[in-house]
Amino acid sequence: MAVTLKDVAERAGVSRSAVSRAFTAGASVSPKMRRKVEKAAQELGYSPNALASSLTTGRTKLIGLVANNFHNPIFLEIFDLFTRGLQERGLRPLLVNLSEVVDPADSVRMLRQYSVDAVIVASSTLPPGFSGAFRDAGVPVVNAFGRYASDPKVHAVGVDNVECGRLAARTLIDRGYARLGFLGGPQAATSTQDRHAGFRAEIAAHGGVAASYSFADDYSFEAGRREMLRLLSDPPAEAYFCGDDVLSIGALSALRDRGLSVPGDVGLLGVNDMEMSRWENIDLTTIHQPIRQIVRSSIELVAALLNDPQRDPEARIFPCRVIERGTLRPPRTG
Amino acid sequence: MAVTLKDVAERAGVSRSAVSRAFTAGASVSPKMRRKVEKAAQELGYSPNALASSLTTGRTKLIGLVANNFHNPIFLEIFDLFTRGLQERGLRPLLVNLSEVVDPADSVRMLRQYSVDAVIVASSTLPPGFSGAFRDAGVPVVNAFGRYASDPKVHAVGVDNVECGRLAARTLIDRGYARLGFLGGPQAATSTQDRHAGFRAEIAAHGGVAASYSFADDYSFEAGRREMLRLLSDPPAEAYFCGDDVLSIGALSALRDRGLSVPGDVGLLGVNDMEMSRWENIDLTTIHQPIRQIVRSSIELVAALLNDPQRDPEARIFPCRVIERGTLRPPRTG
DNA sequence: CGATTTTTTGCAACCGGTTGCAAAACCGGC
DNA sequence: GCCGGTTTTGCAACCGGTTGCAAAAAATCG
Repeated sequence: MAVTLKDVAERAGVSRSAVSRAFTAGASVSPKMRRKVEKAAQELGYSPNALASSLTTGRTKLIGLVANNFHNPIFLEIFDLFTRGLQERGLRPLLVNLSEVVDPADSVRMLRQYSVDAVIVASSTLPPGFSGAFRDAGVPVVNAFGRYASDPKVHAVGVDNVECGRLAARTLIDRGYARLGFLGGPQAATSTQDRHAGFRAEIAAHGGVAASYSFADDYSFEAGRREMLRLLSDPPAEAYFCGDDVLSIGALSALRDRGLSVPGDVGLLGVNDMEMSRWENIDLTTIHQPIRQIVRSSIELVAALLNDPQRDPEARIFPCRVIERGTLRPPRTG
Repeated sequence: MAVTLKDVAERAGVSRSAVSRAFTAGASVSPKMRRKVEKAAQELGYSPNALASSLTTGRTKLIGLVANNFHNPIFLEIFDLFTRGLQERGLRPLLVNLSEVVDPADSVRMLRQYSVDAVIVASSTLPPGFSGAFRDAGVPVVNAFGRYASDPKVHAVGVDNVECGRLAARTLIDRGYARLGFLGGPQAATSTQDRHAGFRAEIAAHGGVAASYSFADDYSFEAGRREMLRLLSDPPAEAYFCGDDVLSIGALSALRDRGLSVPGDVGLLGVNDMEMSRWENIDLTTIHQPIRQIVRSSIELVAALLNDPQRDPEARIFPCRVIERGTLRPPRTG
């Protein structure tokens, strides 16, 4: 069925190596030969078998894309950016969903069996050791959106979540809130832990500001709503920093249900700046992560690793910034 | 670096074929030999190269997953279901994002180069010829969420969108609305076209009901909002059937901004039953597509095609149903 | 025009596995 | 212990490409 190199060679009356070279950029082939081969290939509808060639070249151009968060809409955008970016460079994303898998060894084995050239772990919740497992197996790996300095042996691209937590606290304090709430995502997530640490540290650095801490079960509307309703059984804080925009929106719905006005009675600050936060009926003040840059940079780094797998691990950290919208009172001027 | 069959064979003091067979289920190997090989493999950390074996077996277990909608959150759920379902069967999704690519030939060539065993085209908007291109290239293909009878030569799994349009019209009529609006998705999408046709047909079958038709530029909050605002410059219809939940939510925001109550002044009916529609501040009445079943069935069909690529094309159609929530007045009893 | 250098081509081995076939090992029975 | 039948094993060819090397062809030059 499938047309092979040999078929083309026979048809063109040349050797198999000639055909191979005609399809390899920069190989030593005369223009005449190339034309002859291309003609035969055209006629037979030949296209080279990338997998067979990978056997000798040791390159598959397959990139493992490992993720575990298929519920947060922000990841759809992330997938979009990753798949397009990889495609543009002729790389193919092999998607691994580890929503329920726990053992990194399984994914490592699987991706090694398929000889991926590199792996991108795109997750803000996976434990740090996960990316390390790939590195230990000799697979180049870039950890995107993860904890950046947890393991200096793994390339990391993302934001500094400790700094993000600080920024959140500073933002609330700047606006004159004195009793703050931290409504984090799942406690097991590294992003939650880091933001928590940063938030705490910043509060400690300021006098006269108090904070209470709680955590939602996962990054979802229901979890945010549930947690906020629970919090409302006591007098609420003046403003909450939520682990994520989806949580914020859940919290917002709870507050409105209870007849509290936002930002009049309670302020809300999210993270991610997802599309939805811009919607008129939500209009969420939130911390933007430069997703496009993070993805672009991750891809560039992966591409660089293909040429130089031994490259020293680096952390590429991008700054977060606050997007002003309507769920916090304005900053104090001056 | 990488441990190969040969290394294991030498270590275990057996032939390469013996090692190969030890790793092949159902091959002719004595238990003693298998133990010996497994021990050596274990010690060396060997795992077989799936790509090399695909050369002789002709099977890669790679499945092309082709999609073009990376903006509709419903697709994140679809990706989640597909990737997990495929993984459970030992199949690997090779993701292709054709958000901007137009020519099917490109994707066909690319996926053939990687010798995918089959392709799943998951899209409700791609032109019917797209899946056909894979079939013509001899690649087994399942068209999920697409138009089902457009090309009887391609396997299709999804809903009957014409019937879905009818159901929408019937639902609105049953609730006593007489001046209906159809606020469709992009006109180029097959799903829009089919629902439009069904909606029209059902209206025609009922006396005393009028309808107006318009289309949003894409499936997005902004497009829905914009289109609804435009519609509101004239007196609106009594109830709108929107192409999608996201469009509905955009429309809802426009209606509320204009001080119109839903469902008091205007009714809204969406499609997809996405998670967001359940949120308390949205509470959208919508038409549910059985996504889980569609994905499960698509995967089963793909698996069946692997064993029998010549299998006759079939269409697997699942029924839609209305999810009662708060954006339509209740059905007339009796 | 012939000698020398450079480019192009084909041969053959190899990448990491699988598999048909025949030889070797094992089995039970006499 | 030998025989016939069944398993198990190894050999060698093959899957569809790539590539080092040497021979052939083309280009350069005096």
